[in-house]
Amino acid sequence: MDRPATLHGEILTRLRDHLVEGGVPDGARIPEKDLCELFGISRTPLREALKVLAAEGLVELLPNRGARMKALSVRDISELFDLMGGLEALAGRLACENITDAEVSAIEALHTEMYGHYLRGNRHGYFACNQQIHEHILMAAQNQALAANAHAVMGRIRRVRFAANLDDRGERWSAAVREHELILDALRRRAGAELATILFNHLRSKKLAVLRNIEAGEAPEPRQKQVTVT
Amino acid sequence: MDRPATLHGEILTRLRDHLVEGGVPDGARIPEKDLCELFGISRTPLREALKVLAAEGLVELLPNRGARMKALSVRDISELFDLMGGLEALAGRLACENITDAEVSAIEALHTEMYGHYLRGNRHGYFACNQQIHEHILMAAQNQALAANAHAVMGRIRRVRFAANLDDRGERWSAAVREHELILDALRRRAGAELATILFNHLRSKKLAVLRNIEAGEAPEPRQKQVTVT
DNA sequence: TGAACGCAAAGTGAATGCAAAATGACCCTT
DNA sequence: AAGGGTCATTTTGCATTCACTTTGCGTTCA
Repeated sequence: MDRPATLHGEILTRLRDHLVEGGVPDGARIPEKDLCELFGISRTPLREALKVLAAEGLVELLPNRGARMKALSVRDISELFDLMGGLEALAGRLACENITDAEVSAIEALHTEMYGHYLRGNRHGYFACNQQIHEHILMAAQNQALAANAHAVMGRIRRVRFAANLDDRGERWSAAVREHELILDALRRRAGAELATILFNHLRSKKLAVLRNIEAGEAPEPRQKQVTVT
Repeated sequence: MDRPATLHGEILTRLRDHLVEGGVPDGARIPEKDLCELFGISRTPLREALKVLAAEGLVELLPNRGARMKALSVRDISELFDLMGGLEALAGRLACENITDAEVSAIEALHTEMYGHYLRGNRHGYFACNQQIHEHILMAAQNQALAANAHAVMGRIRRVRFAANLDDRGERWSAAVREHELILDALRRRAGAELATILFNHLRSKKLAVLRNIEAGEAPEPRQKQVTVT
């Protein structure tokens, strides 16, 4: 939330954003020297930030061979989506214990707005509303440890998810809208256990859609294009 | 799993163990100089390890004021137990999809052994079997990302859990045995959603027991005893 | 001609040095 | 005597430096 006044703390945030936003292609080497020049700092705070990002699973740190952008295998993606499903399931379960009627109404409003975007085919608006709904549920769970964990996992799959959603076709869209209606229904009834299962299956559906897109569209070898110049 | 041949990697593991095993009391300052002498290294790799441990939530890193052992508030403990419950629930859900009959049998055997320890009043053996059962379910889930996450959360609450279990009375013990029977039953039937709820509630029970012990036994101010000499 | 050896350059891992901030003690003022 | 302020010491943050590993290329020998 509040970034410390230390250099390595600021670098950690900036570097994480830089990597998540797609500044480096999958599996590419990340020379310390380049990043030092990019941020205008010495290697010490940069290396500290890299260690943390490696612990978060965003980069891979091979001994004496430096940092590489963690290339997610199909297996990794599958695991991360299931993990995210478990965390969202937990968020839903806890939300049912704590959420107020006003917060449920806020989510209902978001759902309505999202449905409008769906009808108008506004992909960006739909995606933003979708994310906000899940964020609201996460907040309603009133659990900082869970929120931090969920955000960390989300960061690891964001680039994959973003790429997959762009290729997504309509049939998955309509299914997602139906699933969201189930979510809202369970939330209104404060049916925690039920909502947990719905949310897990919701992420399971997303996972399957993403995996289909990957196996269909992307070649087995990691493609090298879209190398943004730093 | 495999520790790298690097110094900071080894220090990270050793320092984490040192902290988790209770080498430092809650809220105490952790001067870098002392740790350097303890491990016989310079400050650079030590600081890198500290950054990672701060990201894991084990220590607190205040700018220009060094590292402190993270003192868990009652709220923190509550949140972490719920988070652990969500992760175990996910593990159970996934385990039901993947587990073999042989693995179920192995867990049944552990449960039987644990029941024996319960009857004989062998606290240590009971605790070990209990942990092994949950570890088996976690393995059966076949999800490395989940396992790593669960172990990280477990590390954060281990000291609290250990201290609380020592003060635990019999009535909670017998309840735990009954809950384990429910877990096994759901696992045999591969009832994933049901098992998830059971496991979440199982951790919820543990949480409540721990919180009762804390509010009953421990004074509002953090007690300073049990300072192990390094 | 191809493969193996060796050397040089680059990059990483860890230690040291230096500046700034914080802690604590002592002194001064009231 | 109590409170506040100043200075010295300690500790942290970051840069720099040194040492070792890896790697790419050229040479040599089969």
